[in-house]
Amino acid sequence: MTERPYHHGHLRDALLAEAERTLREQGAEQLSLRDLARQAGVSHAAPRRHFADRQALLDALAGAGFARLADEVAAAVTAAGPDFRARLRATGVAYVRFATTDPALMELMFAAKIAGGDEELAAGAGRLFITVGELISEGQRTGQLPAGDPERLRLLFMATARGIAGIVTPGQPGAGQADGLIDDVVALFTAGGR
Amino acid sequence: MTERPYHHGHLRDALLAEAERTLREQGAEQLSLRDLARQAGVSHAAPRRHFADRQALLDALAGAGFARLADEVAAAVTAAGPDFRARLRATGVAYVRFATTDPALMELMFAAKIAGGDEELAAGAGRLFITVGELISEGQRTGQLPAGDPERLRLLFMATARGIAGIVTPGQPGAGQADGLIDDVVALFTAGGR
DNA sequence: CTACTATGATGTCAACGACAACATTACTGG
DNA sequence: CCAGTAATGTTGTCGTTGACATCATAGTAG
Repeated sequence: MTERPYHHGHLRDALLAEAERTLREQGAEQLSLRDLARQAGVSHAAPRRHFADRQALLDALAGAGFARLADEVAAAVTAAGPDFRARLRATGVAYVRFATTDPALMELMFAAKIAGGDEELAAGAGRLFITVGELISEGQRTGQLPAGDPERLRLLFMATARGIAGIVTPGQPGAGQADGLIDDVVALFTAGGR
Repeated sequence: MTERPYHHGHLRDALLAEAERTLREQGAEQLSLRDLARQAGVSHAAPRRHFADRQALLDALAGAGFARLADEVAAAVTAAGPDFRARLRATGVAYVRFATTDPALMELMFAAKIAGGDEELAAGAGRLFITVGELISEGQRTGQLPAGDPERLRLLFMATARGIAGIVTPGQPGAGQADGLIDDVVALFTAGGR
């Protein structure tokens, strides 16, 4: 009989993976440490060795989410080629795409208090900020975005993208139009340049 | 001895009021039906006569929130006088102000599924949409906003305002700059007009 | 006065997060 | 190689919660 080993071996990763699945399929409310433990085949208290409390698990999920979004944005920008407007659009579309696939995760990420929160969370968020920040600075250098504090423009763009991404959740009016809105935003931002 | 009457009289309102307070001070996670019952001095099951489940209470809070935000936006637009840019700015500032005072409520409102959800919720949200929609249409008529589908422009503006409002939560980077970002948005939107 | 209905109370259940105490395995220095 | 210690998992328990069923009270309409 295949005895289950006393030590799981990859419990933390297994919990996170399963949690991401549950989060996607049933939302953050339905995430239960005990349930995750059951699905991983361990005792109800085992998760506590890896996550001090429920919030710590959510923070870890948010951190991983930021890291993944940063990757996807970076990849999208690269794939978009040299044209700046296309690159900016790709960033927005990546946001929307991410939010479409994982609305609950998106919510979790931006609901988490990034400053003062988890270490890994801040790292993931930081990477995303830098990635977008570099794109914005590039646009300002080449005169395709309005001049001014680049940090502030980045903040504005990211807030806008997040706002648009927020409407893709089922049950929100205008859910299907997100990509079109991104086009409008790019037009608006780049119109202010030159 | 001041006997408590068997019937509370205004339980629903009392629960909502206390819930709004708790929501503001401790966030949605901390909202417990039993706790509200205790604070209202009724039995732990009494709230169920007014809210079928926890989610129903949250929906009611969100609905009231939308109604209040709609009022505040309408009032701000009126108070802003005749200049369109000032009116548009007032709308954004009202959003930010609301989110600053009640971040958890704001989150609740836009996390709630507006379509298909509660009746009262849809009503409150609808009023807000109409209020902002009229302002957008006005701007397009007077040529101060770019032409095009007014519904789409409204969606874009509301999404942007919501995105900016989302960063005022403590723990979010750039929390203090929300009002400035609203100025930028107004400039961006109205620059596309003429 | 008597239903009827709205509203609140009591009692109970299963699930959960958190914690403490204990068990087993892995690792590390001697 | 081995002893001791750290890492990881288990068992048991507690208080809280949302949900539900059942009963109590009060206001209302016939």
